[in-house]
Amino acid sequence: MPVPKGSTLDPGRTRAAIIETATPILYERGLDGVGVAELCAAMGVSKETLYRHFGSKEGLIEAVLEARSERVTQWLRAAVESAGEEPADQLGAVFDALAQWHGEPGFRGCALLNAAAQHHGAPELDMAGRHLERRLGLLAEIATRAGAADPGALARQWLVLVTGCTVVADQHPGTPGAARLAREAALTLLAAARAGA
Amino acid sequence: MPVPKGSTLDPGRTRAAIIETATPILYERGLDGVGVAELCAAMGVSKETLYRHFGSKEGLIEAVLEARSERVTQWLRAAVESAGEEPADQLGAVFDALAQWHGEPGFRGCALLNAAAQHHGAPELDMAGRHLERRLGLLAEIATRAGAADPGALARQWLVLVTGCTVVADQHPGTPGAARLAREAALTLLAAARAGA
DNA sequence: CCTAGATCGAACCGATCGGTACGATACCAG
DNA sequence: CTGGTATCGTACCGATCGGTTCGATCTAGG
Repeated sequence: MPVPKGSTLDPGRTRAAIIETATPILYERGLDGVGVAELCAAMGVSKETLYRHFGSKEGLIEAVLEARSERVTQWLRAAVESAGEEPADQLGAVFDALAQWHGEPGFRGCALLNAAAQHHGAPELDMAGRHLERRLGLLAEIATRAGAADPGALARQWLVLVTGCTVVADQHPGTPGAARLAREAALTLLAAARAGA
Repeated sequence: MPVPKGSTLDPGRTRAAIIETATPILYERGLDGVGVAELCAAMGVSKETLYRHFGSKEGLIEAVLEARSERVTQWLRAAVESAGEEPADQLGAVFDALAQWHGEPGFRGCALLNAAAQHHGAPELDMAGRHLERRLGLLAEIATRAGAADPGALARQWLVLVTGCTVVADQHPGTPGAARLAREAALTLLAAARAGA
């Protein structure tokens, strides 16, 4: 059986399946750590199919990162929304979600930030920037709801904590509870901003 | 003149010169972004010489990263020591130094953390871990001198801020003053820790 | 039934990769 | 003067890279 997959049946279906399969491989091995041939073999797809869908390895990478950013952003937002109305609870929920993520077996840091560190060119850097911008938007909403005097500045401080604890959780074994520590720090900053306002 | 360089005169001299020249290239282009041949050409050294000194590209990378970690650690420590006795001033000096670094033209994030994001294997990951451990030691000294109830936890929160603001400064153009914001956050945490103690 | 398109596996491309080998040259220690 | 060593430039190695092409195979739509 030379062609076991459904062929013409999936216009965007194949594309989504490729992205889904390629995502963990590129994440675990690094963008330059795995070749196109191996990628194709792993997802049971020929090179020709891959190149018609994505044009190049870079195209695949961009699609993978875009999907990843979208997915994790929605996931974080869901965590916030299920934390009630109190801004402090919502903020805590962000770092609780991060802590859970950091504890997962295959955790290797943020895929977007790692990608930008690997290919420090325009596409990956822009994508990481947009990713952080989305994160900042979520945090700014919380800061605004909390009535901070300068919600933008507070949200950016939280962004630094979110980013930093993810990197530390990945690269510094000596700090096991990075997200938990960052959570306390974020709440302290929130309390200080409220007291100052 | 086929051999213009001093030959037997430099046992560790050549090694140091190679490291010094290779450092900015590997930093700017990424570990996988430049080949051994190009590296050798850039520093006017033959491949044979490079491989006798470092054994492999990985060996060169490790030597470069080790030297870099040592250098930046000493630089940060010097900044702290020239900031007087007051812990708050020393803490501020750390982030002032970071802000200056982030503003330099070729800034591309922390070389150690970038390397660990690229080659997520044992050597680079361990090196990044030791690098963060050195940073943590410096911060813990300050936290201890400040009389914090839990100096280790406070220092780790500062470590998250230091790491986070460096990544954000590199990858998020929407947060220009990341180090300055992190500095304010760190001082707020210090004040809160003192008030709580 | 038949055409158009999607897919497959595999062969193939030039380029580059990390790493080695070689002969020649220059220096230093004895 | 001589022998050991460090370096040079270059050629070379096998492997892998990203990317293209091709004929065979299958399926959906007309």
